[in-house]
This record gives sequence, structure tokens and C-alpha cells, in this order.
Amino acid sequence: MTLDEVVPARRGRAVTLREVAARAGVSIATASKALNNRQHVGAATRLRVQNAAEELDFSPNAMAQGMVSQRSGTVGLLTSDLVGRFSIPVMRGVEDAFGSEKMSVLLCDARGDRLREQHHLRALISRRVDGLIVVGARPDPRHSLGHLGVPVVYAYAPSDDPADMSVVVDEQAGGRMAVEHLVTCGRRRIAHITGDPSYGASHDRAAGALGALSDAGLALAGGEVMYGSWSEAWGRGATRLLLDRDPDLDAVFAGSDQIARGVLDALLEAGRKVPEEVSVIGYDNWEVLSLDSRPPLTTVDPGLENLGRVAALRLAAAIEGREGHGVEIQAGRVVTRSSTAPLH
Amino acid sequence: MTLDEVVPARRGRAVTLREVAARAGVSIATASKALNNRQHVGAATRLRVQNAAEELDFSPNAMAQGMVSQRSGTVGLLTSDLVGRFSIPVMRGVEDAFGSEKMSVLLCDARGDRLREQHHLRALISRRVDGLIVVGARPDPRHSLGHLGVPVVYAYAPSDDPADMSVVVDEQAGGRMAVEHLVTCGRRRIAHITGDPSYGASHDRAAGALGALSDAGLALAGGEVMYGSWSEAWGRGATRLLLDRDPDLDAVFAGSDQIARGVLDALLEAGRKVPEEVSVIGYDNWEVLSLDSRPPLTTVDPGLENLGRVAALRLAAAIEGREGHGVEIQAGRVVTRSSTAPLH
DNA sequence: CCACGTCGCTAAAACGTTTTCGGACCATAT
DNA sequence: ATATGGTCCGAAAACGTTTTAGCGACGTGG
Repeated sequence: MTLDEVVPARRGRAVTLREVAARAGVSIATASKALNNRQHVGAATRLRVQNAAEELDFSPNAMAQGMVSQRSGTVGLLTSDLVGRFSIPVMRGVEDAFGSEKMSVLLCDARGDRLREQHHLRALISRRVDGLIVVGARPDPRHSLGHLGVPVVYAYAPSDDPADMSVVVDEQAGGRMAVEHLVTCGRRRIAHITGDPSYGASHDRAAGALGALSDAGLALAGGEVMYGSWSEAWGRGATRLLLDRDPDLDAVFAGSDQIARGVLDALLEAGRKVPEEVSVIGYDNWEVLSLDSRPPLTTVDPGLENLGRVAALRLAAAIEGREGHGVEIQAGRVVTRSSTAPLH
Repeated sequence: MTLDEVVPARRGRAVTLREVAARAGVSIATASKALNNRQHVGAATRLRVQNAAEELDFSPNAMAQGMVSQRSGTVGLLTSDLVGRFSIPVMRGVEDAFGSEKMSVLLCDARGDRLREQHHLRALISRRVDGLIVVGARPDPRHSLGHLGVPVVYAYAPSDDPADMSVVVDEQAGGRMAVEHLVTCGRRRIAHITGDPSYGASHDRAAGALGALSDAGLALAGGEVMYGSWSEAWGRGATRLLLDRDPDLDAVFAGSDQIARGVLDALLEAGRKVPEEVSVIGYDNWEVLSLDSRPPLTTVDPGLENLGRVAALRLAAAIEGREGHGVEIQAGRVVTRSSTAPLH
């Protein structure tokens, strides 16, 4: 009996390997091997199967494949990031690293809600994701998800459990690089205006900045790090304060591009030329803010896309059994535009 | 023979229904029915199964479920949007509409590359997504994907094939609302600075604005719509030009929030008070730009999240057999902040 | 002529569920 | 005693694929 008689008319359903095999006049097993470039198939037969598959527009059912391989070919990306500021670059890094050839990304937005997070987690586990990347909304450590039965990599926000694997940006190095760049520009009276002091990153960046400053034998202009909020308004206000307190300041390191925008505006208003009299460097390289400011903003790019790539690489390794753990730190780089320049 | 002897020690693999059944001392069939709240299961038995599942931390294999139900419980979100400006709100709308209870989202970023798009498409088809939402990078019509065997809804950018189903924002109504708001504020000399003229949306918004203007018996200040680019720099330059050409202008409708920022800056520099002397309204409600400007920006919110919700609703309907077609238009709304105010 | 490999192919098992069908059992009515 | 009906439960098929084991046929060296 040939398979032909067994195959009923399909009503709207996808083409199956059985139908391909029937059309090529071979068994399902042979068809499978032919299409997957396995050996033990004659050249002529293979060609016949490939043609049949082509003609029927065959597309293998990934669920069925997943059943036998015990791999879903899927990773979960669990984010708490409301606006997607950080998750999108990470997501692109993930796609690049996995080649998106055999790995698809299941994206879930927990929106900072722990319940929703649990919910998504259950769904991902049920889908048998091969691995999971957890992207935090802010760089501070977050609670560990614990043992889930699949590898997990935390990106941007590290897990609070050192047994987990985390990949984060080096905030301290970022702060250091920013100030070093200003020092290289010949600046001597450098101030630091930054954001919410409840963010660990604020302090890390400040520590890096202070370190670079003391390495250069300089003191912080304004006397102290100016903590506030991640907003342009704070950048403006703090700058006015600073100008009062320390009129001969020649550079400002802003803790974010939003703050830097405020700094720029206040400086412009006070009649200080940027970058000639005062140089300004931001943090984040959020292009909608940094590209089109007056002047375009020199800023520290935290390298989120790279972060995503590294996270994906670590996840891929863990999936193949080479599990890692601990916090891996990735440095960013300074993107030089026109808001900083050598003195004179 | 009990099932106990059949169940081998599992090495790292997920708990299976067979194990739950064994622990509860029932057959797999009964266990399935018990957990899915099907009838024909005794109350005591059901409880025993539920407890067993709980104790073993059982999570049903979605792939296996998908095999029998012929549904993957998955929708694809195919985006071409580089920065995720539009896709993220849409994605949230999708999650909301589907409740994320039984539907997960497979996110793919084609990055404007047609080849990559084809590639992702194949992957999604192979995963047997129940439906597909295609989000464009700009509001202009895009090429149809054709017939894929699953329902497709185009969001933001409509398909060029009227047989497809598209959901887009009503750009013309947006332009109209913006000007109507300015007219309500008592403004009489209203100009319109907008972006790239190769965007259909530029012209749609302008048409809406012009319509509202003529309804109010007003002429466009500056004489013509000022097309340029979607940037702050263009907003600044165009404003200076405009101020020269028509010094007694009392309102500007900017085609994007970025442009509006430039307008605001140029106005400030020219010594014009906003909103008292000149009112400014933007478009997009991109909060990082609109919330923290001086003053905070009144702007047209295109309602992307709602767009995503509607797209998801239409997709859900199509999945259940109620297919639609044609272009559905969703209106946004004006978000009033401080950059517009009644005259006097 | 026999032993032995190799090649090309197929049947069947396995993956983890849901669902259909029928059987066992019990109570009640005839 | 037999029929009737209802309630619980289990065996088995089905979903679409990969993989393993095995079967002929053919060639090759003894």
C-alpha cells in the first residue's frame, strides 16, 4: 500500500512531511533525512524530496520538532523596562548573537509588576524556553528568580544571588571615562550633576568620576556631587546653582543625557559658550536627545547592544551546558560630538 | 501493573503528566481531565491529581498541547521599527488585548531589511503562529506579505493590498485636532512646521490642519506649510525663518515633538513668551521630549497603545474565523500641557 | 559459493498532551 | 432476576517530526 491512499484532503491545515513523502514516493523517514541533509539517502531521492517540499511549500512544524529534540528553539526575554529604552538594544543584541536562525525570542513585558512577572514566567516555562534573559528597568540588583530548570542570564540589572549569571555595564568605568575625557580636553574645574541618589548607578558613576579626578590631582568643582532626578529640569536648576557657586567652572559631567540637555540649556541662557568656555558630557547616548542638541552632545555610550550580545552569548553557552555565574561587567565608550573640545 | 514501575528516574527533564498521574495513582487521561477542569472525574480524584501536580511543580508542555490542539498559542509581532518607538506601545496593547493568559508574543525585528523579514517570516510560519501583526517603521503603506495561511493585521503602516486588514492612526484628524485646539485658544495666526515631505503622514497632518484652518476662516501664517526634516534643528531654523516672514504669529503646530522642541528653543531665543505670546503644539507625545521641555509640551497623542490593542482585537477575531479587511482608522487625542493657553 | 560490508530505504517508537470510546461499577426501576 | 441509566475511570489514537533498528539488494574478497 502506498502512502497516497492514506493522505486525506487537508482542510486548510499546513502541509505535513507525510504529504511531501507521499508526493516524492518515499517514506516519511526518508523524507525527513533528505530534507535535513542526513546521510543514507540517495542523491536522486533527495532531489525528488526537496522538489516535492518546494512544490508544496512545506514548512516543518517547529512544535513537533521540539517534541522530539526536547528543545523549543526559543528564548524568553523578560523585561521590566517600561519604555523599552534598554530592552530594545538588548533584544537586538540577542537576535544577532543567536543569528535568529534557529532561535526565536519570546518577549514579555512585566511592567514592574511582580505578579505579572510570575505570570509570564509560568507561560515561558510552559513553552519550554531553552533559556531566559531578564532585563531590569534600572541598573540596581534585582531579586533572583531562583532555580527555574532553564539557564537564566540577568542583563543590565544583576541578580542579587551571586550564583546567578549577570551581565551589567561598568558604571564606574563610565564615570571615569567621562572625566578622563574632560581632563584630556584640558579642563580643570569639572562639576558632576547627576540623577536620583537612590540609584546605585548614580553613586557608581560618581565614584568613577571622583577617582579620575583625584588621579588627575583635581578637586570637584562645586565641592560636591549634585544628586537630583533624571530630568532636564534638574539639569537646568543644578547648573544655575553651580554657576552661582563656582563661576569659573569649565566642564560638567552630566549623569544622563536628559540632565545634559538641561545643563546645555542653562549654560546657553547664562551666556556661556559650549564647548569653548564650558564642555559638557552626558551619559546614555540616547540619540533622540544627544544627536540634535545645541551643540550635539558628547556622551558615554553604555553599549547596551553589546550587553545584549554578551548576555545572549553567555546564555547560549549555558544552554550547551557550560553554565557560568557571577557578575560580568561590560565597559562602554565615549562618543565624541561637539559639546566637548580642548581648551583654547 | 501500576504506572509507577514504568516511570524511570528523569534526568533533568521537566515533570510530565505521566508522573503526575503516577503519583496520584490514576491514568494519564484522568490526570489530564482533572487538571483541565473537565467533567467525568470524581471530586476526590481531582483533588488528588491537583495536589500531585502542585507537589511536583508540574507545568504542561505547551508544544505537546499545541500539537493536539493545532494551535501554538503564539502570535508573531514583526516590526521594521529601528528604535522601537512605535512597536513597544503596540506590543503592550497586544499583550493587554490577549490578556497574555494563553497567548505569547514572538517579537522579530526586521530592521528594514527585506531579506531579514523573509527570514523571520519563515521562522514564524514554522512555529505555527496563530496570527501575525506587522508594525511598520513609518505610517506610509508597505508591501503586502500576501497570503501566509495565517491571519495578518498590519498596524501603523497599512498594507498596500486592500484585501489585507490594516489598523492605522488618523493622521488627518490629528492635524485637524491640533489646529482646532489652537483656534479654541483664540489663536489667529497659526503656522505649521513639519517634517520630511516624503512621508505621507506629513501631508495628511497638513491637510487636516489646513482643513481646520479654513473651517475657522483663517489663513496659514507664513503662507505655506514648512516641510523639512523630523529634527530639532529644522524646528529651530524654520521658526527663525517664520518669525522673519510673519512677526505677529501667535501659534505654531509642529509636525513632531522633536520639531516642537526646536520651535520652543527658537521662540525662547527670540524673546517670545510661550504660551502667552505664541502657543506651540507638537505631535507624537514622545514623553522624553514633551514632558520636560520649557514649558511642557501640549501635543497630539496618536494613541499607539490603543492602536496595538485594536490590532490585537482584530487579529483575535480573525483567528476565530471572523476575518476583516480594509484599513481601519484610529483617532488620537490632544494632550494639553503648558505650551498652549488661551490668548489673554 | 559463502561471508561480509555498504547503501538505500522503511517500519516503528518516541516526544507529551487531549480526546474519544468503551468498560466497570453501582443504584434504581421493571 | 434483568434491564436502564449514570458516574468514574482507563486504553488507545492522534498531532508531526526525528531517530533507531532492521531489511533487502548489491558488490567484493575469500
